[in-house]
Amino acid sequence: MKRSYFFAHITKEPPADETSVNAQLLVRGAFVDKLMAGVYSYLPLGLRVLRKIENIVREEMDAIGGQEVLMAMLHPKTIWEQTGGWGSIDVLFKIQSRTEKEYALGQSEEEVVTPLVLSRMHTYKDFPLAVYQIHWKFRDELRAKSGLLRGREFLMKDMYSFHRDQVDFERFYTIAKQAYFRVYSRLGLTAKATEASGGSFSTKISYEFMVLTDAGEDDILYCDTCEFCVNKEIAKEKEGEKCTRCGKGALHMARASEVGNVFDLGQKYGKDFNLGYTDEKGEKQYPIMGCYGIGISRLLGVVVEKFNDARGIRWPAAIAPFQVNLIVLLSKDSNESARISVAAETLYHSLRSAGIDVLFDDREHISAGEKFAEADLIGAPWRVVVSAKTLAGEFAELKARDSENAELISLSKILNTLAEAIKKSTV
RNA sequence: CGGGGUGUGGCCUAAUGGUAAGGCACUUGCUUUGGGAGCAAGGGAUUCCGAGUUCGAGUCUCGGCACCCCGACCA
Repeated sequence: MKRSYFFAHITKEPPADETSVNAQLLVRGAFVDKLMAGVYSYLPLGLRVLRKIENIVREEMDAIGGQEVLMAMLHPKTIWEQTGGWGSIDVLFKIQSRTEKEYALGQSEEEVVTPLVLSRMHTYKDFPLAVYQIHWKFRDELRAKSGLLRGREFLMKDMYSFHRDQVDFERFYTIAKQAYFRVYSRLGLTAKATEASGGSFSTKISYEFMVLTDAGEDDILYCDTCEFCVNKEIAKEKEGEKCTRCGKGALHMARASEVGNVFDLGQKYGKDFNLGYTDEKGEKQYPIMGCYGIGISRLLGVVVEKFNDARGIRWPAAIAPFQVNLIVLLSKDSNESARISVAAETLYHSLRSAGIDVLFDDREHISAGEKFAEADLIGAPWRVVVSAKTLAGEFAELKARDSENAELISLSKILNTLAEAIKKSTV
């Protein structure tokens, strides 16, 4: 993508009405635009990142047998009455049409997926099954906050699994948990599976996937030796105590952001809709259901909270909007400028042909300083400069966003060097 | 929903109750090209909305709305 054409207006000043790091950087860098509190539009830069996160989640869900669907966001009141959610879930967005008919906006979609799946699943032979979608969710939060971390409209992956019994649910939960850890790891994040309450609809325990960050809004207690981790709101243990699970480690308190969760739904939804299946004995049974969420847009915010410095964002290569920011610096001499321009264009096209996402800052009359500052803000993992200085030795300059040092690489080798660096960092 | 704070060109800010100012951005011309360039000229505002006090309100009062923060809440 050529910067001269690209729809991105980067500003020098952070917006006065955003205080969270993720919102300041994402708005300044023209990744998102705030429409109102907790509701953001995605500009080309932000959408690129969102799609990359989405695709990583999609790959991992597909890998464990999840089947992607896309369900309605606008729901009839009736299905929410059937499960009791209409009267009990206060974050449910309710809307009324001009004919005074009432609807709800999806905030989680058990009410849609249960009839959708179970009306087609009549025999035990059809189980197990897992379907998922990546779609917008709406929650009537009393207080939206922290940029993308708590919105009223947000992108979420929600998967629903259907099992004949508890044992099979536990089996799938273990697999899903591993997939979740792979997702977070590919995003450069470390998550902890945290025991938490099941929420209002379930008395069972749930698992929240927490990434440690001060920008989060949960307090968790975790063991420094084993995997034990529990949300403070249900914790019976206290900070500094010995871990009761492994008996060796000590418990620490930390701030964290919930970037995923898993709920054991039991038989509630099958029973609410009176939809079940026939077992081997010819008897009607209700399936055990599981629900697995990952907040895609929240993850985008969390990644920015984790990876930034005074100059801007430092995207992990796997989800960077562009892997390479190619900058051309022209000179006062027009013949020389033409030569520099051709060299930069040539490099741009060869990077693109190699399948590398590259933002080419081809703008004339923009100072080197401004181009560098913008590159640092946007946060592509690699910056390549082509200028009179580098061309004197048939070089291009390569600098990693994380590094203070740049190195000169010959033009004939820069493509391979970059391709290898990208490959290494996006495994 | 309780408490606190803030609303001024596109963005960031300034302005004892007395002609709404500056920087960034934008337009034009010239100059400039390795860390947010320089000079000159120019365009751009019902100071969030409504009422009140006053000779006069960006400024004071009341009501509303919006946004941010703390808390509560959070399938």
